[in-house]
Amino acid sequence: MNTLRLAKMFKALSHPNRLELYLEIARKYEASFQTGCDCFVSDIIGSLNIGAPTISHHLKELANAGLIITERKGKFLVAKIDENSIDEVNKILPRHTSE
Amino acid sequence: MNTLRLAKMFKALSHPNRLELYLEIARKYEASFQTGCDCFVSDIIGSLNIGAPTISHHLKELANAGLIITERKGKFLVAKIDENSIDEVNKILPRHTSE
DNA sequence: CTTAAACTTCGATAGTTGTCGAAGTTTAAA
DNA sequence: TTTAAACTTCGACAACTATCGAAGTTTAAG
Repeated sequence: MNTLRLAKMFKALSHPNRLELYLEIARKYEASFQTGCDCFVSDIIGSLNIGAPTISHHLKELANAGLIITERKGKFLVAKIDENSIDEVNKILPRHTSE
Repeated sequence: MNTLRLAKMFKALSHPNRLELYLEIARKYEASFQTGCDCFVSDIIGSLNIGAPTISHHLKELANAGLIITERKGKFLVAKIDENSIDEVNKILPRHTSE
């Protein structure tokens, strides 16, 4: 695992608004395994205090960092967590000594 | 756990050089449980391609984000991982669905 | 007391970025 | 085919930051 790539992932999560956006996508994504409902970006946009252009910008950064995958469904945009990214972060971060 | 605080931690790890510095501290810190040797900053400075003022700056950012703890030992500076930070990151990041 | 090693602080600079409003695009509904 | 919703792209700007050289500080050694 590349340090540059990991830094890129962290950078994508380093801004409060973008992290909030990511965590919201993560919550909705995990819930979708129970509910079967996709995570529509239009549902998130209201809960964050930033405009649509900025959301669009942040989504691109998250996708570019390999953290999420976006997909158009008709008029809407669906966001999912990229499962690979979870492994990658867990592999490189230090673990507790008392395990 | 606060989103702002987590974003701060990610921000501290979002720069390649600073991440490298952190991972080097993490490696030396974990090894110290076997070897008993502290992680001296002066040993790290050679392996990174940046000057002393920048290292000093980065160390302060890592400490300020709660990721490391620094302590002076005579002429030298010792860096340790702040164990609390590991829990905090693991608690909030999404986990694999196949677990 | 002098020298030097190991940082730290300061000031400056070049590069990056989060945000917005305005305008554009794509898709669905009326 | 008109309208509107859901984004996206563009251009701009203020704020932030990684880095450096130079100068300062603290501590140990000679």
